[in-house]
Amino acid sequence: MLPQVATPMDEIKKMPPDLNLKVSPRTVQQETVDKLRLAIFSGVFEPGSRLIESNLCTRLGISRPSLREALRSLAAERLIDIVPNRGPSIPALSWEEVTAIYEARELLEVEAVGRCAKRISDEQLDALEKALSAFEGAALSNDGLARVTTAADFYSIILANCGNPILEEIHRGLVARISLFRSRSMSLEGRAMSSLAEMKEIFESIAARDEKAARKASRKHVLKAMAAAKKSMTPTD
Amino acid sequence: MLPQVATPMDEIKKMPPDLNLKVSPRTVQQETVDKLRLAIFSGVFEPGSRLIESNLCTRLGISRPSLREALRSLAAERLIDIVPNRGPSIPALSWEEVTAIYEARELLEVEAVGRCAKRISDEQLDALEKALSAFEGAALSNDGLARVTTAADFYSIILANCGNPILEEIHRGLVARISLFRSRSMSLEGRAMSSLAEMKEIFESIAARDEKAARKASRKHVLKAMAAAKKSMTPTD
DNA sequence: TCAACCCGATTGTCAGACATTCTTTCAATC
DNA sequence: GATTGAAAGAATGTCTGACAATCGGGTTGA
Repeated sequence: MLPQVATPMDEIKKMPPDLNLKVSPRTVQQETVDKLRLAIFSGVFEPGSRLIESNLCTRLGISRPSLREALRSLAAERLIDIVPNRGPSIPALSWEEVTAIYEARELLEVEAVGRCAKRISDEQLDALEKALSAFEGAALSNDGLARVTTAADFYSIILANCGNPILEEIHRGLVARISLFRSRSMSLEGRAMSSLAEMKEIFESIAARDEKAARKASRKHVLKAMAAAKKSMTPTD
Repeated sequence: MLPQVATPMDEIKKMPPDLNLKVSPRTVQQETVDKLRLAIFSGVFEPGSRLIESNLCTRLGISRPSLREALRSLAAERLIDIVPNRGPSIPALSWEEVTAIYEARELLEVEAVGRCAKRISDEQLDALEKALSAFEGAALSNDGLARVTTAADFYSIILANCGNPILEEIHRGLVARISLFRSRSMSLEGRAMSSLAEMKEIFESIAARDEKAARKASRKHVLKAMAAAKKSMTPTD
């Protein structure tokens, strides 16, 4: 019997039956958007600085059309500004704008936490507790990046369980725009620990299914985060 | 004496001294985004239908790179879907998604109306009253498009006076995504008139600077709009 | 009937080019 | 000396053309 050549169908059949369908192919422009987004989060680019297309093309190893498509996406997300004939740049947010974003975040996050308290499953509650522990570990260490990412995981679980994907989507967009302020303020003396206390309060309220307390704790948390961001923004008073 | 050729500087100096600075040049991609956005609002494209790049290029008279940049912008705004290797298409929103958008809209709009009631100036209040009259005229006529646009003007004034440009920005994005449902439901028998009554209530509360009443009226309005949208979505019950 | 194959249509990506516009430099004028 | 104007260089806006990869549907074959 001749060795059978594997057909495409055979390949598929050999795969484990689940989780192999929705592997959406990743395009260059998607990768680029993700890379640039991450770079912006990490503070690679100075706020207010201009991004030169030709530079980015060579640094990323892609062509200008692909880069420009990625830049349009980021501009629509408000992660970069694009001025006609001047090109893309990193937004230098004023304190008024940051305040407005924090206020909108408060509105959404309080609502999400309240809803989450009413409807989260026990499994997800466990996951939330684990995320809280992870943040505790990061808060005790001095890893600024870990603090931000573990805190993001915590919120992410809450937002994913608020029952409204739109709230989640908008919240993610808002938080992304102030990521630099968040990471800066998270490095402030004592901010991580008080943040941890606030998040524990939120978690306890959710675990107790106490919607009202959860909302109150959430509001307090966002307001304190805003205050910390303001302090980190104007160190010279 | 030879006729003097006008230099660029002369041209600028001839202009009236104010309001001529921030004329941002409009690029092809911006125009394209606006045109496509308007086309989507107007229901030119069937929900779920695919957009063929080459078609759009010839119809709009632009090149493929410019079109693709515009499409990326619209995709980031969630006004179109782009699936890798399948290209862009008009989202066919499920009722769950529409509900989620209306709920988020409720959250933002109620907040904006409440803030607006506290801080709007008398001039802007006049403008709001005029916008209300314009909607009344549209409601009495049978012009569906006029109804939607005049109603949009009314909200726009409120959101512009809520003191938080981020709320305005997010609200605009949300309303854009359900524009089709809004125009459909606005054509429903009697919906325009009851919408008018609700908007009058909102206006009266704002004019009276009664924040609580304004929030209540706003919430009622959004909920009724959602109910009307649902009715227009499932005509066969 | 069903799977494999093939083909046209469409998208993803790139290279190169050119006009337009901005920025900077530098010289000239008042 | 300071301001204005022009000129050079850099960067963006836009187009054309091309080609590989992929998808969808129809045809063929067992």
